[in-house]
Amino acid sequence: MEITISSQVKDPERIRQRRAEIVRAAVGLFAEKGFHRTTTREIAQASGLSTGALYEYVASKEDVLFLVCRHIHHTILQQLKASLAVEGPAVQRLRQSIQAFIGVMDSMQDEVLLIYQESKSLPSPFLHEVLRQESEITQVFDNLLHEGIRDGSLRTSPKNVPLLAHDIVVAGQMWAFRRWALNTMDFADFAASQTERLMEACGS
Amino acid sequence: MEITISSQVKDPERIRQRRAEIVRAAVGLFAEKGFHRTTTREIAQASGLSTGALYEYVASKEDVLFLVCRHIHHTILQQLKASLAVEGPAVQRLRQSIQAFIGVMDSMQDEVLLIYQESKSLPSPFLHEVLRQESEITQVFDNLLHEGIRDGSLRTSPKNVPLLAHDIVVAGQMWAFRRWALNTMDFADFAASQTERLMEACGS
DNA sequence: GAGAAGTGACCGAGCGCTCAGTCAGTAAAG
DNA sequence: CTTTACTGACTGAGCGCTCGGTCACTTCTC
Repeated sequence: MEITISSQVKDPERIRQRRAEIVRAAVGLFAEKGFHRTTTREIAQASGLSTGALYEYVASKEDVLFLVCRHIHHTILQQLKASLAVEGPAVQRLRQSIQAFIGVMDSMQDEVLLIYQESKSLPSPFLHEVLRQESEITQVFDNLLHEGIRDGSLRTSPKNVPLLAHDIVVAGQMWAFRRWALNTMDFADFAASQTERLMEACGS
Repeated sequence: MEITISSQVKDPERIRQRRAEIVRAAVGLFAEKGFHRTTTREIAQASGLSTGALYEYVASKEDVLFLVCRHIHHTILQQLKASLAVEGPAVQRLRQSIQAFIGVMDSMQDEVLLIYQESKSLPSPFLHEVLRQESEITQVFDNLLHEGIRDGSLRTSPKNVPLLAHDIVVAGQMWAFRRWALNTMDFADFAASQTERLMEACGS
């Protein structure tokens, strides 16, 4: 069910490396100018390829956007899941994950904004895959919340869990998509305040 | 300091009517296909004008986007401020406004999404004006919170107020920009849950 | 009141240009 | 020699915006 982007090039390792370069270049360009104002020539040049060579690794400009979005979500999810590898009651691991997540949002502001603003330009199957990945992030918190209710460390009803999970994700992401208004605020303050507020909302 | 869009047409009332048509048409098109995939021909046709006539009322495609964004914010602010015209302690008016705001977000899902996804395409002075309008919305809640602290109906510190105001706005807007994930949920449930959670966070 | 002159909103073909994607040819590797 | 990766000039569709022209309506002239 994993979507694969076809390539003219045979060597899988070469594909992996070149596409990593393409994604790295495209993230910068898309974040700066947006998807539509970025040309395929610019992407090619910034990844050290010619126009033609770029099209050996992707079939369309939309493919590039999809690779970018997938990479971003993959990175976020990887870092988020790493933060789960601690012992203790669910409430403690929840706090840990919220802090970790907000930290990731801080380090990936451009990327988060990019997904909010440009994912609409993805062809439908790509968009669905990207939204599925986004759900995976929410699901991490969903699971933690249910665990906390089960082990008694969180006092809230299971029927609140789905929305609470979304609230956590959005509370973290807003540091990225509302930085134009929040940049008067210190990041450490933001992270601490949001974490406390969310933990309380979760019944900690 | 209000930004004015110049027009070749002399009659101000005619400008008002035609631009209202242009905005109405453009909101639909931008929401459906996005700013960049919508052509000026489509905007003209959907507003009952020819390509040339459209350019009697705006100087560029970006002008249309700005008129659209300004109109959306104006509508939101108007409805939000209408909800303030009640008596009682601040805590009660806060609850009223939060509920009203979430209701507006529900009725303007496409429009809210549009601003999130397309405002990036605005030329800098237009973007600043749009962000200023967005701040005005946050400011409504900011003021209410301060009032509530002053009259003793809210138990929270003034230093939390700015972030709380943003949390309220974002908690409402997420109904629009995450509907792909939230549409399994009943709107009434969403509105009730978010209102309770936010009121508690505000120290009610 | 009839005709002439002027006004301003509107029309839409088309200009100038951009840009995603192609393909004939080159280079390198084995 | 064959295969694979790469090159970059080229194509053609599409788009924002323009501009010469039209026409309904108003104002002026006698």
